[in-house]
Amino acid sequence: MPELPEVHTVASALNKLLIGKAFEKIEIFTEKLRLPLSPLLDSKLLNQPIIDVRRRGRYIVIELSGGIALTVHLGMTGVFREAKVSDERRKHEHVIFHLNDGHQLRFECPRRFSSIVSSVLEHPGGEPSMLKKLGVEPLKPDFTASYLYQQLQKRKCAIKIALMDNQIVVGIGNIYAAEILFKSGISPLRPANRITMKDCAALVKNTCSILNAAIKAGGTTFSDYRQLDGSEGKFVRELLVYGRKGLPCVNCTTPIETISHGGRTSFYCPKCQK
DNA sequence: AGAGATACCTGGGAGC
DNA sequence: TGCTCCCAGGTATCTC
Repeated sequence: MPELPEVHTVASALNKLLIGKAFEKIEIFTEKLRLPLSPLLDSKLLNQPIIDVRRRGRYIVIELSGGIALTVHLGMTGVFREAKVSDERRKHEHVIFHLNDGHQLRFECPRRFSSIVSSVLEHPGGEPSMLKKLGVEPLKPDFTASYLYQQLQKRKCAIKIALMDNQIVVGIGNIYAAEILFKSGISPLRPANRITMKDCAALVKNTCSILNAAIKAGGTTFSDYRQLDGSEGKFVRELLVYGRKGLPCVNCTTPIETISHGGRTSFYCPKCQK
């Protein structure tokens, strides 16, 4: 389940792997993931040097010279892997990018919640149009307590839903939302507009510390997520509340509970989080 | 307009 | 053992 730290890890690896190379051929084996893959067959994508790979929210932008970019969302189970020509194609491999150095980059995604689209950039370093309505980056200076407070004042939904809303702040999914709220002592169910400025300061601080720690650990592998070399993220060992239903709270030993809202499970300590 | 529900998809675990 | 059922997740899109 790639959230920001996982996408960050993958984007960094792709950056090292791809810059200066080009796609010689792109093969698709699946008509569509979340969106059709056929635009990848556009010959404009071929033989253009890759000049940048960057992350925006949970999206990875692969920019080619000539003003075209591929925008990738890993969904839940999207995995990139370096491969050799001789490697047998695996069941859920949907795309093979043939690089001009003779190697391959393959994209695999069992649940097909991912997407890869191509778009024309307005200028080099520009943002694909589908990313323009995204909110602020949680690890950048514009994610401040006052920004968050101002956004939350407008919302009546549960704070957890608001934290996961990528029009407010990008990259926080179910796992890290649970961890951030636990560390901040805030119930996932508290209405967003009843979060105080002091709470916002704690949320911003804990969001940064948790995401940075997770990036350092190479992300959280719960089931499918892998780094480019196939290794697992190690942050799962550091999770304090997610996935710990019935186990004692690390602060007060009260059993961790779950509730379901918005079709998603929230893990929380009923005593520490109000 | 804003908020909530639903579709998308498949592997894996639980329960019978 | 083998079957069925349900859950996990982010986002686009639909409905009220």
